[in-house]
Amino acid sequence: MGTVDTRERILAAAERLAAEHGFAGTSLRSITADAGVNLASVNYHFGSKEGLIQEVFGRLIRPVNRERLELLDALEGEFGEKPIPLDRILEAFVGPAIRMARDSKDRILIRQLLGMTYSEPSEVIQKSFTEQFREIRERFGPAFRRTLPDLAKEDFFWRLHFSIGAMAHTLADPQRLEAISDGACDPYDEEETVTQLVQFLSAGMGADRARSSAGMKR
Amino acid sequence: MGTVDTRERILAAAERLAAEHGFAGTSLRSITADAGVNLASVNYHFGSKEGLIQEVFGRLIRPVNRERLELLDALEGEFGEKPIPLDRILEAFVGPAIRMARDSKDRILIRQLLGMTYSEPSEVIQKSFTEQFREIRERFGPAFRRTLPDLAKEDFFWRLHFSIGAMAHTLADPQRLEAISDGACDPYDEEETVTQLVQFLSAGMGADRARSSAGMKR
DNA sequence: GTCTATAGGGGGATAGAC
DNA sequence: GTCTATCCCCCTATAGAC
Repeated sequence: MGTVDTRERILAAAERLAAEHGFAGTSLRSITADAGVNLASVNYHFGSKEGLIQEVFGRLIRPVNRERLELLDALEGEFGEKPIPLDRILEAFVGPAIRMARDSKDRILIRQLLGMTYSEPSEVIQKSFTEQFREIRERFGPAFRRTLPDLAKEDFFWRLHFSIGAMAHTLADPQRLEAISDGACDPYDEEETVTQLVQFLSAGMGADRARSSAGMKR
Repeated sequence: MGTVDTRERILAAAERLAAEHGFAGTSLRSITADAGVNLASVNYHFGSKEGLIQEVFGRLIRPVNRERLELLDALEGEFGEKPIPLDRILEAFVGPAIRMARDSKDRILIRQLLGMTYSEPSEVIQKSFTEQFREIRERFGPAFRRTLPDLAKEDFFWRLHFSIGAMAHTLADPQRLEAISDGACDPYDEEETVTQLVQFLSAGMGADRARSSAGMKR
């Protein structure tokens, strides 16, 4: 058993177990037992438990963000100076995250793990996320602003935040959709998920500010 | 120091610490030290760590859900047989959660804690949540359906799920909004949060299904 | 690179005195 | 109801043989 193999086995086991129990609830012992490797190998390969966590999340997020940027590149090539339609930008943003684990046998757990990104309490890990998303922010921000030029800056950020929440919750907690819909919705159908999400977020991001003032109190 | 006082002190300390580090990352020892009470008192009052967790979450959720139902009662009184405007129902649903901790000195942490509800991995705890939300589901579901009679059942549940995600993320991770907006948005302003959320969710819940088909591929 | 063994520190829970 | 003391388990990290 070579070193690369051991590394991979640790990462795969950590993904699965952390998706189920969270990272604080997952011990290195349970990870190495599940992976069939030695306890000490984690510290050899990743330095510490936190180093392992960072690599687990990084390995999930990097390809997703790479695909987001590729899709945005393609859209910018297609539309040139013209604004990109809202639903197309949103598709490029949420699609890669939802489709991410499509071909993995652990795809459900891995989606949950990606969703947990957004509620991980460790500060070190949170800082590394912020860094990983810097380029996404710098590229998608202006694209959105070109498509929604009349939207106030604050309104835009509120809506982006809500969009991230809807996406993250869909990744992290598919069971809840199954439960509230009594099985009528299939949260593990990636294409249906993307279609529904893009539809919902397009309407929310593009909402007319005046429209809802009728029902506001205070 | 009477027993009620000890119970309260434990619950208050548990709220604060769990909001920061998650429950798996918070030991009973740290809770009792912070509360200035004896370690054994947790088992006396709550039976186990899990019993304590259930009570912490229950104490947060119960008044929020009670207020939701009261607001819905008032709306049903106001509108009778007529459908309630979408933004008014949404206000009754998200408002109590966002305003919940308005008057507490730990309001920021407590909001985060309520948001964590949605990513708590323990099955026992998740089951107790499902139970706590049964009545909410049974009352708000039909109200929504009267307001949105033409929306397919599946579409409705997808959108409700996205709405819950947007709300939960806003509760759980206010810092992220501050960060992505470079401080332009104030996630601790409860009224602004409710206004923005209701605006966004109204548009999303009420989206015209045909509208976004223009940009769909595959 | 991989292992065993262990250091060294919490962890949750409980028995039993007060 | 509250405390001390303690049981017994699991934790991460590392030293050092191979």
